[in-house]
Amino acid sequence: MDDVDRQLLVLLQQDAAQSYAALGQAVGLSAGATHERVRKLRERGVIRRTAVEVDPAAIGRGVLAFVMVDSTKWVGDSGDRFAAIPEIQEAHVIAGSAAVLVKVRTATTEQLQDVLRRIYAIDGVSGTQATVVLETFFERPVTP
Amino acid sequence: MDDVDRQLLVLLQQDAAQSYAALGQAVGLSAGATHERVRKLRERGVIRRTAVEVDPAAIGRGVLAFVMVDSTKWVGDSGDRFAAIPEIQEAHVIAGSAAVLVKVRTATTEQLQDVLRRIYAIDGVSGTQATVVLETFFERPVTP
DNA sequence: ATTGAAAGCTTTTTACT
DNA sequence: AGTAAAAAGCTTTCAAT
Repeated sequence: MDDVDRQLLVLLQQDAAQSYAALGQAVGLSAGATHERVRKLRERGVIRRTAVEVDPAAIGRGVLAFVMVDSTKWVGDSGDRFAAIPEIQEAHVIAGSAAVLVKVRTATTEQLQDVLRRIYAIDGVSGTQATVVLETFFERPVTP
Repeated sequence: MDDVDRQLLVLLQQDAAQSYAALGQAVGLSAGATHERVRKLRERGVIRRTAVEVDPAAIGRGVLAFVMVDSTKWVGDSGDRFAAIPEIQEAHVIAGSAAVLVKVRTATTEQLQDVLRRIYAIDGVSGTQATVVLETFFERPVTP
C-alpha cells in the first residue's frame, strides 16, 4: 500500500467506471500497471466490491433515522435478527450497556414506527430510542 | 420505475462491474435495452455514481464511532465545518435540540479523541457524546 | 421502449524489461 | 513491478420495429 494505491482508491471511490488508461494517466502509470495494482487491491480485500450508489429518496426511502437499541441480554449473536429487517441499513454493537445502534431508512415515519415495533419484537430488546434525521449534510467514502 | 428497474438497481448494488449482457439475462432483456434503462436511471439521478467499496480497516480507519454533537446555535449552515474534518464520514442534522450526528472513522482511539477536539472547536458546539462501535453486524445498500 | 448488429473502446493476457 | 501490443470482450450507437 503505497501512495499510488491510495490515490487509486480515492479515484475509484469517486468514479469506478473510468478506464484504466484514464486512471493510469492520473497516477502516472500505464493502463496495464494500473490494472495490475487494482487487481491486487481487490485480491487483498482492500477493495471489497464495485457498486452503484442509489438516491434513497428515489426508491422510497426518504426518511432516515438512527435507533439506539437497549437489551437485557447479550446481543453479540443477534445480528441476523436485525438483518432480517430490510429497512435496517446498518447495525453495530456499541460500547456501554448491552446495546446496538442501527441506521434505518423508510418511506414514511409510519413505516419507521413499524420498524421500531419489529425491533422491539427481537428477543431481549428492552427499549429503543429513535433519532430522526432532518437533513443530511454529507455521506462520503472513507479516504485513505 | 418498474420492477425491472428495481431489479437492476439491486443487481448493480451487488456488482456494478458486470456486463450489460449478464444484467440483461438476469432481468430478461437484451444488452441494449438494459444499457438504455441504466442510462436513464443515471440521468434521472436514481443512480448517483459508481464507486468501489473500501475496507476501512485496510486503510487505517479501524475505529468507528458515532458522535452526538450539541450546539448553542443553529447548525443548519455549518455543514462545511464538519466536512472540513476528513475523519467524519457522515454528518446529519437531527431532530430534538440543535444537534448534529456524525459518523467518524479513525485509526486509533487517540485519533478519535483528536477529532472530538476539532469538533469542539466548531463555533457554537457545546458538547459531544461519542459512542464507540465494538462490532459492525452489517452495512449494506438500501434495497428498493 | 426494445432489438440486433456494427464500430470503437476497454479489459485482459502475454512477452519483454 | 512496469511496459507495450495483441486478442478477446464490452459498451455505445444506430437503423428498424
